[in-house]
Order: sequence, then C-alpha cells, then structure tokens
Amino acid sequence: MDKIKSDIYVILEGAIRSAIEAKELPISEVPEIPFSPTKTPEHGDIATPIALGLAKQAKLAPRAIAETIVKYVNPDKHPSIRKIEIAGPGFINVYLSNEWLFDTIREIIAKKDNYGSIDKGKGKRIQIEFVSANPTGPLNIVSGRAAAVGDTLVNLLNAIGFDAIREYYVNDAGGQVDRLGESIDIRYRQALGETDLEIPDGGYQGEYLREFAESLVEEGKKHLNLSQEERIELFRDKGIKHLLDQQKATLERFGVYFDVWTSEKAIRASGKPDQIIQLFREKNYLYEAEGATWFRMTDFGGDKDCVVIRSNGEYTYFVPDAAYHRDKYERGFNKVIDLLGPDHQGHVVRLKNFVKALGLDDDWLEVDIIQQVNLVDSDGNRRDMSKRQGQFLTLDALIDELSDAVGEQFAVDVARYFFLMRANNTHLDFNLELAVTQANENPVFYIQYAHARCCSIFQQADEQKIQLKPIDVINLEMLSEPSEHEIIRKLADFPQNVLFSAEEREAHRIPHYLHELAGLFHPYYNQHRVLGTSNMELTQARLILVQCVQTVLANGLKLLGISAPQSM
RNA sequence: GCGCCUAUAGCUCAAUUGGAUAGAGCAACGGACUUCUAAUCCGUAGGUUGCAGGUUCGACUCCUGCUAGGCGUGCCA
Repeated sequence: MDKIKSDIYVILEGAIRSAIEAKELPISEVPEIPFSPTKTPEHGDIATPIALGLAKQAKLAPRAIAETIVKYVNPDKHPSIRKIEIAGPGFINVYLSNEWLFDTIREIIAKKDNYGSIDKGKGKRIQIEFVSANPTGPLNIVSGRAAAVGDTLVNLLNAIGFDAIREYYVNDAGGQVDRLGESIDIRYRQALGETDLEIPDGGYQGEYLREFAESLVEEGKKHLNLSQEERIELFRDKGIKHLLDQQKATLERFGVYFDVWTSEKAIRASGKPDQIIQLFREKNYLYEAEGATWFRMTDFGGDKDCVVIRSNGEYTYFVPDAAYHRDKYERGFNKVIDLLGPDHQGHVVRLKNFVKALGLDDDWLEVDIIQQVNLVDSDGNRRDMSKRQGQFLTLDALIDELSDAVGEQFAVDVARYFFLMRANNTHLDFNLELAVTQANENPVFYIQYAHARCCSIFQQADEQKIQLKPIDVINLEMLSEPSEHEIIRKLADFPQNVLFSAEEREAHRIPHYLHELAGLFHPYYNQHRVLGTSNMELTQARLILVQCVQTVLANGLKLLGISAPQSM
C-alpha cells in the first residue's frame, strides 16, 4: 500500500506540475497532496481532496481544478491505474489495477510474521514506564488496563522499528509505604489479641493485610519485642516485598513482563536526589517558606509552586521522581513515555516542568493518562474504587472470574481485549457480569474464531491431500470476487494501522482493525467455498488468501498479547 | 474558584486527526446448519454527534461561551 501510494503521489504531483506549467492552474508551487480514506469501494482505492484544498488559492471551482489535474494524468502510461475519476465536490478517486492487490498478497506471503513491521524507528530507544503501582496492595483493574496498554504500545513501537522497553518504577520509599508498615503493625497486633486498635485515615484497610499479618503471626510473637518504630520498619519492608512479589506474579499471569524494575528506595540511596536539589539551588529554582523548601513551578508555567523538602526534612516524591527521570535520560533513551493513572493527572504538568528544569527537551518526555475503569453492576450503577478504603476489584479477581467461565488462557485474552478496545483517554465501563455471561459473544472470540477457521481450512486441506503450491505458480487472477478484493484491501491497510497506532499511542485501533477484518472474513467464509470448488486453480488462489488472513490476524493478535488459537 | 478528561443509536463505543451518505458490537425482531467449525452468516430497525454561536468550499473533529458527569488542585504517591 505504501509503495503504490507513493507511486500515485508522484503521478499526481507530476500532473499538477504540468498543469501549473501550462498556466492552467494558477498556483505558485506544487502543494503537499493529502490522501483521504476511501470508506467504500465506490470511492476507488486511493482518493485525494487536493482540488478542494486548492480552490481558494487558485480561485477556481474544486471540480474544475480536479478536471485539470486529471487531464494531465495519462492512464496509458501508468498500468497501475485502472481508472481515475472526479466525484462529489471534487475528490479525485483513483482505481487501481488488480495487480497491486496481488502484490499485497505476495508481500504478506513473503514477510509472514513480519508483515506489518517496518524499520522507521531504527536506532532509536524508547522507554515506556507503566503500571508503577504503589507496593501497598494488589494490582487493581486500572493497573490492569495500564498493563495491557503499555505492553501493547511497546509491541507496537518495536514493530515499527524502535528499540522499546518496559519499565516499572517501584515506589518503595516515602509516606505511602510508611502507612503500609503502620497498617500491617495494627493488623499484626490485632491478630495477637489487641482490641482497641484501628487503621487510621490514610492507612490501608484491605483484607489482604489481615491475611499477611496472619503469616507474620505464624513467625511468632517475637516481633513484639521490637520497639514499635523498629517493628513498623520491619513490617514495611516485609510488606513491600510480599506485595511486590504478588504484583509481579499477577503481571506475569496477565502476560506482561517488565524489562527493568527501578526502586525508588535505590534512587534515593544513590544520592541522585541530592544532586537534583543542589542543581536546583544553583539555578535558583528553590526558596524557603513556612519551614519547607519550595520549587518555583510558576516560573515554568505551573499554576502553583510546590514543596520539594517537607518541614520535617524529608523529600517529597517530586525529588526522587525528577532524579529518576534524569536517570532515564542518562541511560540514553531518545524518548520516554510515562503512562499514569487518572489519579496522577495533576502530576503531568509538574513532571514535565521538572524535566524542563533539568534542561531536557520538552518533547523528550511524553505523559499519557490511562483513564479510569468503572466497575458497572448489572443494574448499571457504578461502584467507587478506592484502594485506601479497601473497596476495589483486583486484576487477579477479575481474571479468576473470567477464568471460571472461559478458562485461564481466554480469560487473559478477554481481559486484555476489553482493556485495549477503548481509547486511553476515555473512561472505561467494565461490566464484569457481561464479560463473563456473554463470553461467547465477545468480540475477541469473533476474531479468534476467524483465525481458527483459517487454520481449520488448512487442516481439512491436509486431510484431503491438497498441497498448497508456491505462490509464483498460483493464478491470483482467480480472486475475482468483490468480497475477496475487499478483504485484500483491508489486509493492505494493516501496516498503516500499526504505524498509526504506534505513533499516536492509540492501541485501541488494532482491536478495531482486527474486528473489521474478521467481519469481512466470516461472511466470505459463509458465502464461498475454499475447498471443494471443483476448480483446483481457484482453490489454490483462495488458500493463499486464507493464509494471508490468518497471518494478519495472528500478527495483530500477537501485538495485543492475545492468543491466536488453531481451533476452538 | 482554577486545571485536565468526557458527552455520538436504547446500552458500550468507533470515526485514519478538517473530507464524500457519522459506523460497529450488544440488546430487539425475522430468516439460514446434509456445507472448509452456527463461537458464524443474511435481513429489519435505530441519529438535530450535550446546548448556543463562530472559523471555511466542507466541522463529531478547530475556536468562544454555556450545561452535565469524572478526576485533580502548596508539605500523600
């Protein structure tokens, strides 16, 4: 598709140049030629609204401009063009000869697993930091969404040639984990019989800490011999390790494997935050007030200054965070992307300003918000989800429930698909009951079923001793059905979808694309026979087409981390 | 108060970043298994794109002002 598009581009460019030289088009230079999508085959294969765009400058009617341009395209000289015509308000629609469709088929067969991949980002390193949940509880479903999206974005960026990695920032230092230690201490002492204790505001109420405290009780009462301060510190560290291990296990179950885990505690211990403070002091970005040290955020466009050293002498999380981002830069990434949860939205501007204060390029850091996931009951009511109140659905619980209905592998597939099918900046309603009870009508099954059907055809062919011939001896002209051409056009769109999804960080386009492809294949399957056509030449050509569909479905599902089953 | 996000079919969402007649899936109704897998297919129905202006050949898309919901908002992360 890309090659043919650039061919057409050159032809149209030439035509416009000729028209200008012939004084039939009163514009100064050849403009960029945009291509608009062709939603229906009636609009040809490639269309451009260029004449509409030139109307004002040329002071001519769009249709007249289009006619002039088309006049200078000599179809006889360009065998790739079957027909070129003007439609609607002045669109130029180009109809391609079948040969480019067959080229698409040849390309897919040749590239196989690599079809859809390009090397545009070659030599450039990108890091995506995502999930990065506090190690104070199990991962919830918002983290699940972030995990699915981040994992897929890394796949997409790698597919277009970047060297992209997954990184998790472990917030194992600071006030939150102190609260964790305190909460565990209370649960521990409650388990040992103390009654007048309560988890304070800001502590962690979740049931999982009772269970963890039970396991500490099994170690005996010896922890009571420590001072409360020592005990809280010990429990904090034990709790972090326990909960982090649990998070890792959940992520692996979900098919997400991080390349790098960075500890905030280690960053703090490295002295890098101190260097940041020193740097900011030297640049006069800091001042003292109300017993704390403040950063002049307003100098960088922020609406408020913010505290970087609390009155008790401790850094707020901004300092290690800034140090962490400088560390990322020093590791040589050309670009870093942070995927943050909806509750960190206020952090976006600050983070970008800190990066600016460090003297780094504005677009080096990209921050995207993964919006919230609402749990919806069957009656349509939304349940609030707050980790601090202990009321939330964990990713594990979600997979468990789905797993009961459709098995472990499909449970992961369904969950990933649901998280990926929506644009990142939209709030996602996750109706758990619907996902479970209607699993059989789930869009992910629709896509997987299309793939399984392709496999099944080859299984049948094998049993019937039908051997697929090499592509160069197959007569692709046999693929003459409109539905076949439509499928090939869709297949030809795949690389562009991958590129666009990766560059715009819009992973949700891939599920939609695959659903559309499956939506073309299923009707085709029902209407036309591949095997048993009594015409082996036709069968061979259709087998090739089926193989292309299978390849693209598999490649797309792989980007999403969703399985492509051989049979269902 | 201020900032960010959202508002599209009964429900959940798309719409190739300003292009042609705004599309899918659920839900509803009527059909198709002697067939390479019926987890499928075919058909019917569903819209003043939250409201009001503006920009232009053209607006779901951009600008301004409203309305509603969510999130955030100087010593939690």
